[in-house]
Amino acid sequence: MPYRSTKRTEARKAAVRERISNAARELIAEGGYANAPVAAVAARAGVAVGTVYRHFHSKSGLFAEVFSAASEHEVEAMREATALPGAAAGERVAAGIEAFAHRALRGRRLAWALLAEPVDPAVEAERLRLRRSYRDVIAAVLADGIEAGELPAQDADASAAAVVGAIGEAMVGPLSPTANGADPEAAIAALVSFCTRAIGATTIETTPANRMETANVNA
Amino acid sequence: MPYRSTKRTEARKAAVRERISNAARELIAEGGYANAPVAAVAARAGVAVGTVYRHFHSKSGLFAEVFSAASEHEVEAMREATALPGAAAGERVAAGIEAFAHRALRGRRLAWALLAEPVDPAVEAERLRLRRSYRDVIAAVLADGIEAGELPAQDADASAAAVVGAIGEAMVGPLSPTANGADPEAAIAALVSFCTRAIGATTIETTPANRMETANVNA
DNA sequence: TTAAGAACTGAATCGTGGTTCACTTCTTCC
DNA sequence: GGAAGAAGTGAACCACGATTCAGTTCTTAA
Repeated sequence: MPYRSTKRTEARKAAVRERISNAARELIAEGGYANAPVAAVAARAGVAVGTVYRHFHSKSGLFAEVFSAASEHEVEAMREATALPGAAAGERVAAGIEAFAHRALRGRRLAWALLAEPVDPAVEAERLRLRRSYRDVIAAVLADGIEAGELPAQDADASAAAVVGAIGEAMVGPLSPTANGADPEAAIAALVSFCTRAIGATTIETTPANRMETANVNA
Repeated sequence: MPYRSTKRTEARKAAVRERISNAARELIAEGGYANAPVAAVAARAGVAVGTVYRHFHSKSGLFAEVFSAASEHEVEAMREATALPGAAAGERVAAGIEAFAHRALRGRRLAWALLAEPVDPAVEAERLRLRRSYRDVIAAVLADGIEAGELPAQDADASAAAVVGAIGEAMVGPLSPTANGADPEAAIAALVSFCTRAIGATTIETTPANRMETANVNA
């Protein structure tokens, strides 16, 4: 048995795999799924088409993985943004929305691909998990607020889903501000006050100061 | 010049055209755009593939027309639902949301196809118009309410967009109640109170009575 | 009845893009 | 150096679905 894979080759293999998934993510972020046929992904990664299939079972397998990784990253960003010890639920939700909104505006095409652009069933399943994750992060905060008496009684899951929808439409969808050339910051402010009222938090005006603060979470 | 189209043939032609677009709408409502290849549309309409192309310039032309007609119908339903002379803005928005929600739940697949499922650019343009129309209907009511002093000052367009997004996510998206087996009526109630708070209306509890009333608008 | 002009038909064509596979090029270890 | 096995290559293959078009059938008006 003259050949045995070694650390060096393992690393090289992993590197190629990552080049491929990075290429896929970049292409998707630039022009959506339609912009990322296997041939283009391979070209961007600097490998042959066949090589893609040596590292991934199929195109949808590759996409599902890319999607999943990107999703996790996004949700983690929101989770961190809402982790404000001692803050009121309203503030925490506002922080989460701002984090989401800033990220979505920065990577508008990717956000759309993640949240809405339809693909094949395998990826669709990942998308469901992403949206659920977003909802759960927000719902958890709402539950805290309700228990603490800061927020009125309400179906936390339903409210959280509506918040996710509102953000998505206002930031990523065709009605979003940058699509119309409007000022993104103003749109975010409007969205935050909308959602703040919606969850029944005593209206807190987000200051430019704390908005910048949460904006920095975008890593 | 032995042949000249007559009323009879014109009518027959129009009938065929309508059979085709109806077939397309039905197939889309059953299984989305992927369920409606030209061959299937032709089969359902009882004509040959070529005939479809005699009546429509292309597949996307056909789809755009079908989409546009369905959209108009939906928006009109919402417009009628919100036309409650003398009612407060909050009630009117609530009525609009209930109309939207009931229609979306009844024709979930079609609603998804209209609001979110991605297709080609020609259809995408129609979708933008649909969402804008929804937003504009709601924004108009909000503007009335703001002017009348019933609602706090806010960016009516931004709020309306967020409302559209919230409805979409809560009713059509993957987080929607029927997707999870929950009680649709409860979800609608949660959504209505969420949006009512969001626009800053003094909370009005929608009664089962007026909910039934607006439900009947679904024509 | 018949010529002229639709309308209709559906098999053939074509483009696109995912997937395969026979072959070449490395790596490793004796 | 050389054998065994991996990894890489890309042209060829294949499925799918939109579009075309030469031939057929139907309508009309003389």
